[in-house]
Parts: sequence; structure tokens; C-alpha cells
Amino acid sequence: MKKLTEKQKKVFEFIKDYIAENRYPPTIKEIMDHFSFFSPTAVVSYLNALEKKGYIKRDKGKARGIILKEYFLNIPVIGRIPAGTPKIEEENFEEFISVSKEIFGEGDIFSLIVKGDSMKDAGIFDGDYIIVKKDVEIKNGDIVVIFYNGEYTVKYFYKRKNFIELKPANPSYNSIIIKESPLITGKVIGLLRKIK
Amino acid sequence: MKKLTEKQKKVFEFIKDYIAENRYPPTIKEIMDHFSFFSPTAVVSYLNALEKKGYIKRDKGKARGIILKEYFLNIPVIGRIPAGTPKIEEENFEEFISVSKEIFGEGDIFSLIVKGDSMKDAGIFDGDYIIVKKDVEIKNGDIVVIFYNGEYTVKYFYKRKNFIELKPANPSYNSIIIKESPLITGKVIGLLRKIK
DNA sequence: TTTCACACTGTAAATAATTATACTGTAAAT
DNA sequence: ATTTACAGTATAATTATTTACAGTGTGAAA
Repeated sequence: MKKLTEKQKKVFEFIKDYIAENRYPPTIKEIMDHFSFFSPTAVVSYLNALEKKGYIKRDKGKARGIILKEYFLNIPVIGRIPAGTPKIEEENFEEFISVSKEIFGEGDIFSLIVKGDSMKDAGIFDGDYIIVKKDVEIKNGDIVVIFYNGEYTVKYFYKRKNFIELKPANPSYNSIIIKESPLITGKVIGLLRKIK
Repeated sequence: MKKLTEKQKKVFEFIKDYIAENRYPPTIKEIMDHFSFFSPTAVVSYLNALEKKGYIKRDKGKARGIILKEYFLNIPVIGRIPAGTPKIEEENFEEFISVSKEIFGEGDIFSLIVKGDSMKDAGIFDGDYIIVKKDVEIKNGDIVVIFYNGEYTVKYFYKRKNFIELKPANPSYNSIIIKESPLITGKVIGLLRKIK
């Protein structure tokens, strides 16, 4: 991404701050007033520069049509998965986790609430929100969400010679060994925890 | 919070979806068009109902001045704290973590990136983003961020009879015992992890 | 070293388009 | 009896765009 000049940076920062405070973008006039410009054209030239350099996108003709490129990913949280429900597609989530795109990237991402302590040595505890990405290549050692025996579980994934090992991160539990190709829902790419 | 009628809910959902998609709120006309209303008054009556019931706030007179009440908390991420810098006030953060307010609540909250494995048995790993809240009461057993010996560290907090124990969650490390009252920066209320 | 293009940073003024509000009225549902 | 759920119309306010003009600095070419 191209570098901004000092003043461009200031304008960009103002837009960010404005959105953080007001939850909607500023108008050209509001930016103009804030910087004590005497003409909206001054602002427009900044917005053009910011857009050209890839920092914002503009919805032309629309009021407050300034969109920050570096922005958020809304992750739907599937609170309770009724055991035996293989479709997370049209889920009835109530919550969203919104995170800067830099954190988890983009893609088909959702969140599950972990039950149990079978992954505790991997730092995944009961009640944690795991961030799961669909449609990614699974490599040995990855933590995956699989649909197995009518339930969703989180395990380490290992492809062995003649079988697949789904290994918990807790010595109290045994690995699950399966012959057939498991129904992998996604790869765990992140975690979010609330601590009381 | 008062319950919404079916149609009010639909309008509210539309506003939420619109914002998720466009990053700025819809105009009255856009809502009107979406629901094929023939008059903006229809929309206004819905917005009034939503505001009265506490679901939105309106910035009167401003274009797209619809604000969702249930919204996000922007947590500044302080990437690297130069050892020996006791002020996190005017920090030079680059990142924000934006989370639904339901997750971590509200308040003076920031995030630090964990270095080291001294809290690994608490499920806090190297590279994790811990969510820290200032100005909260610290109780025994809480995980806290303290400024000690020119550095920030994360430890369990225990107030003993004649001293304070700052205990790591890793048998390889020893507790820090201090007599004087430590400079507690905040309490760890959450965690966010990226998994490669 | 000078010149020239070009990006950056603006002023000024007019216009077009978008957007919100206010008032009046109707009718069904709770 | 009040809330909910609209239509219709008019107007005010907000907001974006466009065109024209100009100074400053920077880097490259001559």
C-alpha cells in the first residue's frame, strides 16, 4: 500500500476517529470544517488521493459514502449446535464477533463455543469461542472441527498411512481413529475467550 | 429491552444487514424502497418505534443518522510495549480489535500481545492477544497485567498476609513475591488468538 | 542548472442530488 | 384508547459534484 503524506494521513485518521465515534462516516463538509478548509474541493482531493492509494473506497453520490478498506470481518457465533445437525449453513446465530480483517483474514468464517476440555493442552478451554474457517486445506497437526458420530468436535488432525487420527490435546482422552474420510467442517484459525 | 413487533424486527434486521454490508447506515428512502413503502413516513414511524424501544439512536437531521445501540467496542492493540515505558496512555497502536459489546462489556479496555509462556497453563500462549480492562477491582486468583521491574507481565494475583504473590501459570517459573503494592495496570478479561 | 511535468494542496462559486422532516389523514390491531 | 402501520405531499436541510483557477514542491529530463 502506497504511503500517505502527512496531511493525507491526518485526514485518514480523522475519518477513522469519526467513524469510531459516530459509527457512520463523515460528510465532505464535516471533514472540511474540521480542517478549516474553505472549499469542499480540498477534501475531495484528499479523498481521491486516499482512494487512489487504496485506503478508502467511495460510494459516489451517496451521503457519507466513504468506506475504510481496512475493516472488519463479522463472524457469526453459533452458540449451541444441537447434536446431530450437520448444517451450519442457515444457522440461527444471535451474536457476531467483529474483528479487524488483519486478525483472521477473510473468507467463510464462523465461530463455535467449545464444550469440554479435550483440547486444553492446546490452550482451548471450555467456553472458548473458536474461530473456524471453511474451505481451507487441512495439514497434519492442524486443529479442525469435524462432524463425527452426530456431534461436532475439535481435534488435532493427522493423516496416517491407513487411517486418520483425530487427536485430543488432553492425555485423559484417547484419539479417535477413523478409516473413512471424515466430514471436516473447517480449520480452527483462532480463539476468543472471555475471562470472568 | 422491549420486544419488537414482527415488522419492526424486519426493519431492524434490514438496518443491521445494510450496515454489515455497506459499513454505513441506510437512508430513510433506502429503507422505504427496500420494503416498497410509498411514503417515508412509514419508515419514520418504524424508526421512532425502534428508538423508543431502545434498539437504535437517531442523530436528528443528519444523513444516515441511525446508530445501532447494540454495537461494537474498539479495543486498541498495543503491539510492542518498549520495556520501561509505564504509559500506555498515548500509545502508538496500529490495530484495533472490534468486538460486539456483549463479549467483553464496556470500559477502558485495551489489548496486549503476550510474550513468553509463563501463563501457558492458564491457556495464555505466546503471541496471544490478551484483553485488559483498567480500573476494575482485583480479586485473588484474577489474572492481571502488572508493571514490575521495568516491564509488563501477566500473572495470577494473590494477596497474602504480608505480601503479594504474582504467580505464573507454568511450573517452570517461580512466583514473584513483593511487599509493596504493585502497579496493577489492569485485569485480564479476555483473550484472542490467531492460529496458523 | 534550468525547465517542465506532475502530484499535492488548496480557493471560489454554482448546481445537482440526496436526504430528512413535518403535516395531514386513514385504518387495522391490541 | 392507544399503538401500529401506513399513504400522500410539500419543504427544508444536508450533502456531493463540477468547473475553473492557482501556489508549492519534487523529481526527472535537457
